[in-house]
Amino acid sequence: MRVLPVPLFTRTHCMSTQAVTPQSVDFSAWYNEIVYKAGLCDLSPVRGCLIIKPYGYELWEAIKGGLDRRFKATGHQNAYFPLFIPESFLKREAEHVEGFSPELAVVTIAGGKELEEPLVVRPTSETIIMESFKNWIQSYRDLPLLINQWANVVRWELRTRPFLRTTEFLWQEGHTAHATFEEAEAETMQMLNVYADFAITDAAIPVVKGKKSDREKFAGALYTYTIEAMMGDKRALQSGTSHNLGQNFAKAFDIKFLDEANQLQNPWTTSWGLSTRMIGAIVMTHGDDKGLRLPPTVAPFQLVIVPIYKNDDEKSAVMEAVGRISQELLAANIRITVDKREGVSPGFKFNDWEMRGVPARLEIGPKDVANGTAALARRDVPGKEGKQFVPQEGIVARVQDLLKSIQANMLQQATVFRDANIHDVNSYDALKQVIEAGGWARGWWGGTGDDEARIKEETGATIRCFPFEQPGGNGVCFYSGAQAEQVALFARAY
RNA sequence: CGGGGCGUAGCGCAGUCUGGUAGCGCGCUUCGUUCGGGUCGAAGAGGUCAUGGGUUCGAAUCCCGUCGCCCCGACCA
Repeated sequence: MRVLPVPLFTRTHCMSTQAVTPQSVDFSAWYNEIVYKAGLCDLSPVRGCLIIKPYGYELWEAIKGGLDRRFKATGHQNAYFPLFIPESFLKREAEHVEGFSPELAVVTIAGGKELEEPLVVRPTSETIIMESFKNWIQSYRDLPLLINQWANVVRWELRTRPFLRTTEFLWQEGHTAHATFEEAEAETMQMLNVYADFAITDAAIPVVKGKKSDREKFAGALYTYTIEAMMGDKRALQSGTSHNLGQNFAKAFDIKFLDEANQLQNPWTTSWGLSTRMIGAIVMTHGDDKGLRLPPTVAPFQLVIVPIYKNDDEKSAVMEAVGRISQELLAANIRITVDKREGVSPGFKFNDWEMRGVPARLEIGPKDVANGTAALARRDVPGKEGKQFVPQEGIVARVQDLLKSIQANMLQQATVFRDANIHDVNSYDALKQVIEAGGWARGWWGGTGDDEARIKEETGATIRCFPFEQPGGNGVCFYSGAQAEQVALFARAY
């Protein structure tokens, strides 16, 4: 039988695991320490940029995989467009250029010469993709056009944080064109649902789906839908957005098609994006004072095997069992690694892998070899409670069940936490109290954009979204007293 | 760009006030020991003290300038 190779973890994955600042003391410090200690990233020599280390990148690959599969299943194809965009393209859509110009990086010199037209390093690719769409679309038969690209983008942010906001980041951006408003709207909604399904099912993050206020929508969009997640400090994180761009870009780029009635029309376009910020969302939703906690579905390693022995005789017996069991697990497509480091005690390894957030751990020692057992521990249940001795017989099914149970439990824990921290408010004072305590405030909203700005000024909270899940009926705006048709979710956000 | 802090070994820091040619902890290397929740010991390797200038017999230390980074605010996936 072919022997399956055990995936290695390299020294680049490892760091000393000293105590981390507890979340309760300083959540921000906790986050900053944990992303480095867990081996996700390094600071880069370039201000505001991030080096994503192998462990962090494997997490990103898992995110990519989960999304890409869903994009393909909904009929999208991947393509790639240039990093550089002629400056004039950005300027064609008025709202768009206004939204992005403060944060553009622009190349003015190349090949030792001043360029005739400066090239913008893409902050997003609507404009250069629309230029292609113009050539690709002539007939209603060319529609819908469903494209996605995986790319890096650059936004010159003043204040950056690992994964949450960096000058360069990785993401996917979907761009589609449709014959009617209704089709574009259905697409916008479909992709938001794809994001939500990924977040909930794969990342175990119970996001709230909703619509952005005009103030918060994408520059150039008719409107923007969002998935909002609650982090461990109860702040909100916009984790993915889907935009209905109407005919704004189609008109700006003069994209036209002949419909079935031989009438010339502008198509309706959408765009939707999800970035490496999702890594930050996973860290801040699930992490605890011992380190990362990764949902099994996206974890680079779902289980780590720690062999335990104190002399060569024990070692050979233990390693024989480890080899046999790891082959069984690998054959079942469970992502594992074996921690064979010498000179490091098992206790150290336990803490080390807990810092990295590996969902499950299998300890195999001399007693297990004698008894045909192993110790199986789960990351989501701390201490002894999460550890049990199990028979080696039937280990694959047991691990599969355990991983399922961990995935479900993590979503459950995050959902309970979120629901306990969303509060209904019917006065501005009540909102202030809720926001001050760190929670999310939900209330009837009939205010203006200026009202929104004032609330942000006074409380730090913004409208995260108008949730799709509405109580129904009408109410009275908690702020302006006006008649309100929907409730809004307010929170401080990253 | 405003307010604060910091640049000394891979990381975290002391030394700076009171100038005398660099030290501690962790990590790293080797050996031994230990190994079921962060073992212990011994011996090593590793630094143009951010940078440019000045003062001085002598500068990590004093003076002047420059650069960079981090934290807090305004902008944002």
